Amino acid sequence: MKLSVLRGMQDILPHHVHLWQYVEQKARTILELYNFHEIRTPLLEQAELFLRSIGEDTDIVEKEMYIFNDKKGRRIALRPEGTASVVRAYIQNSLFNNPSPQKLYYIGPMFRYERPQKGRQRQFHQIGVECFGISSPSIEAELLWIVKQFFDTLNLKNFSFEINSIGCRKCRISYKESLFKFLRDKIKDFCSDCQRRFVKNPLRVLDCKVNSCREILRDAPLVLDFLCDGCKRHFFDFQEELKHYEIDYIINPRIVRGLDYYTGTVFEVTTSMLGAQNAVVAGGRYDELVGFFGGPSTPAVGFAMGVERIVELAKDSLCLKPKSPLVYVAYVGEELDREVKLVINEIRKEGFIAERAYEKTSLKNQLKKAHKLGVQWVIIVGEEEIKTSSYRWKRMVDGAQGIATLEEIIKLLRERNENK
RNA sequence: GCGGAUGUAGCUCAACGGUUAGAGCACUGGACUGUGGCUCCAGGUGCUGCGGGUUCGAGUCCCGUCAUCCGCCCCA
Repeated sequence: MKLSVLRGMQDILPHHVHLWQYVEQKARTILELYNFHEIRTPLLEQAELFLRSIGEDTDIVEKEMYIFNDKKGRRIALRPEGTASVVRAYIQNSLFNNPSPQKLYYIGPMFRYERPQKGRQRQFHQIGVECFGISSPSIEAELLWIVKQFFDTLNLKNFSFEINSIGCRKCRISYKESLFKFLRDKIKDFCSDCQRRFVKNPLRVLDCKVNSCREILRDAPLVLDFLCDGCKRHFFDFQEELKHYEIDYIINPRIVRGLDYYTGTVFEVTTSMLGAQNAVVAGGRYDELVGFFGGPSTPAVGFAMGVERIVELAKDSLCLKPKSPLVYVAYVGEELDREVKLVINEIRKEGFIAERAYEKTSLKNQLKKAHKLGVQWVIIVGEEEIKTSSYRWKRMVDGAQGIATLEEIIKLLRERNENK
């Protein structure tokens, strides 16, 4: 039987993983600069957590969740997104007793049972942030600013910020009424998905991408026109903040998000460089979710970005190479293994990446190996040199070599490495 | 879940239904036993994704299946 990776999952191999580390490192650096703290929650949760937060009639819950029963018959789900888990952890651990606001971030795999495609895997990775306790729109603006900063450090281009407000519960009551009236006599002309959505969650009809449906929806009422004074004000202030940050944005009234917990501000960052899977970042405000799960009423906002998609974008503009060892320790002659260990330990103690020959082979082969590894320096341990307690060094770039004590060689490495 | 395309060496790709299936790169060893890149030689380079069927004969044609890619859908 041939074993292979599961559909929609992939190995991230060493020659590729350095890009991931780079992206993750940059994300951590910038998020921590803005006083976000990492939180790590389990990959498995009670299925109910997602059913109730994301919404039972969303696509994620209806057909994309990995759900199974464990040995005790509990309903378990692999997390399809991060927000629900973080909210659960926030409430369960009473993080609301810590100084407000709580600004959290996470990096990790998510699971959705979808048809795989480029930029869409069943196990995919998100870098996400969640802020609890800030109702001012300055936090939404700061989040988008962080995204922009992050993309700039990765040298990513060709993305656009799209924003919308879907209002609070209050606004949505009047909006839903109006939308319902609008759709009621036209719904027979919509696709079957829309007809189903119309019954269960009319807001979702707006998200349809079928051309004929979109055509009809062109005249549909916009949630933006039904915002209450508070939401209107909030959305206005949010845009003022974006202008202060000099972030170019467009208002896309069609963004309603695929998860039910959102209220007020929602946004997406899309790129034209990835084909159909064009969303790179998405998020919004969810002021009612903490209260909904029994925590104290707490304003909250967050976003998640798709790491696969960012890595895909970044790999063209970054062209990073994996690290090569700086030094290779070769040896000739018998019984010198102890000596090699001694030399290479000292070099590694200095923080230089070093590789060595593990098995006896010709010096020629060892140098070939060193060359392939891309090392800059080779140290040769041999009987001749040991007699004078010194070693031969060789600089690969120009072939220069000499004999020196280990202390002198390390000094040489230090100088050369600092010059770069 | 639906539609389309594609599966041959580690990678990029060839081979009319007809011998024992090929090239380049990469990989391993040797020529060179204390000196890399160049060259030459020798080699694993393989259940032609998997399973059936048609045929005297299938990498090639047909069916199924699995996987990848593209579109729909969904999203990150």
